Order: sequence, then C-alpha cells, then structure tokens
Amino acid sequence: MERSTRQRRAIREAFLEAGRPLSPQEVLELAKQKVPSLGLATVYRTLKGLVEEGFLTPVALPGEPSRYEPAGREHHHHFLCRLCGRVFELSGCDLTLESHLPPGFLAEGHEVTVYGRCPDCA
Amino acid sequence: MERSTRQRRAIREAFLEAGRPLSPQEVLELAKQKVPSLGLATVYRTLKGLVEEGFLTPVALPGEPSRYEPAGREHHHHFLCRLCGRVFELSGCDLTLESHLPPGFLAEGHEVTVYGRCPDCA
DNA sequence: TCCCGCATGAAAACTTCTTCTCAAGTTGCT
DNA sequence: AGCAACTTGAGAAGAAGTTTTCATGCGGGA
Repeated sequence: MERSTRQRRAIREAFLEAGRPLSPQEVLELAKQKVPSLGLATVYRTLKGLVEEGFLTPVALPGEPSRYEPAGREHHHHFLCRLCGRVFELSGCDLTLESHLPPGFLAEGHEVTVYGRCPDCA
Repeated sequence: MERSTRQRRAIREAFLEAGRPLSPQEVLELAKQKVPSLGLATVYRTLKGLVEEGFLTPVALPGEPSRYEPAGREHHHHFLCRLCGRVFELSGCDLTLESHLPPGFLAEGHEVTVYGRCPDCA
C-alpha cells in the first residue's frame, strides 16, 4: 500500500462520503462510480492495506459478512436495516451489562447491534 | 425428523447437558462421546430438524459460525470467551439504547455480545 | 519523457461452512 | 423376527467470501 492510485483514492472517498460501515461489495459499487473498471480483488487488497495503515477498522455483525469503517471513532454501536441491509453508526452507549456478569466472568469488551428499519425504509 | 435414533437422542442430550449455545462442531464432539460413529452430516441434518420442530433456535454472533441453543428461553444475550471460544448465556438485559435512536430509525430488536474470559480461562 | 516496479483486473484457487448423494445400517410396525 | 421405509456416514458437491496468480497497466522519481 504505497502508491496513490485512482482506485485507492476512490475507495478512501467512498468511506468518507458514505459515512457508514461498508462491505467489500458496497465499496465496489460505490467506488465503481468513480473508477468503472475497478475489480473486487483490488477492493479486498486495498481494504487490507487501509486496515494495516490504520485508516479503517473491521466491523463484524451477527450473521453478516465483515464490513469496514473509518478508524479512531468513539465507542459506538451499529444499526442494521432489515430491509435494505445497510448498516449505520449509533452514537453513544450506556450499556451496564458488563457490571453484572455471573461470578467468575471477566468482560473485556462488548458489541451491540440494533435491528430495524432505517429512515429510508421505515 | 421422525424416528428416535441413538444419534438424535445424543444430540438433544448434548444441548441439555452443555447448558450453553453449541456450534455444529461442538455438537459433534460432545455427541460423539455417546455415539462414536456420529458424522457431521447427521449433526447438520438433526440440527435443522430440531430447529423446525421448535426444540432449538439459531444464535448468530459477530464473526462466528452459527450456533444453536434450546428454544423458548427468556430474552437474553451472550458471552464469548476469547480464550476457549465457548459461548455462554447471560441472563437479563437492561438495554435502553433502542429508545434514543436517531430520528427516523425504527428498532425491532437487538443483540448484545460481551467478550472476555470465562471462569475456566480467567 | 523514460522506465522500473508496484498496482490492477479477471479468473482460478482456496477457505470455511453447509448440504447432497448413495450404499449400507436401523427403526418400528406387524 | 421380517420387512419397508427412514436414517446414517463418508465423501463429493455447493455456496459464499476472500486470496492468489499472472499478464498488462500505471505512478512517479530521475
């Protein structure tokens, strides 16, 4: 991940413009609007590089293929629209569940996913 | 899913004895202690049948293959041990996140996964 | 502008998980 | 016990996502 190519710029921009976690397929579709010849292999290669250089972090959701979002954001969770399949960021978190775990369990982190309809699909 | 065979009894018992969500592989290992000849294909077939007849429900966790647990339990969430990879049930849920979603979003459900160390691995 | 070397795209290969195929083994009714 | 039908086990096949291969295409320093 060294040179600045049209493809890599398009993929970076796709994340900045989308403002939500994107799957490799979504990245392909969005970035293809700027670089129509873009291939899926390049998307995967670039995502890998952007994670290594700290621009992106992977986002895993239950039963979903992995997505990516810009790194360095505050602790937050995600909303998955059951209709269009898009994922959105939810700000904030008042989860206190970690404090009443059964004895002996040691919490190190948590993830919350809310399911429903996004504004476009509601 | 009609006949009562050694295999199907062993798989049902595995869930009742484990008391936690099991992946197909875990089911195979546990049930094999009772029926050593057990094959993975039978595990998948039986899991499918047990879901259809309402004895089990699927459990999806971020980035994990699907697991199954006895159906009909109260609303609850899950704990994934990062060391041994086993999943445990967490009782209760005081999540209020659904009430302060951004405008336009409609929540229909949620999932919480806590990561850490289980008592055996802590 | 030239040119080396990294990057790209398409297809093949791989992984991981799950389902199907089919010959052989069991179940349960009689 | 006898038998028809259902079930099983092993391996092949399928599905979905991701990585690799390799010939060709570009980026950017000299």
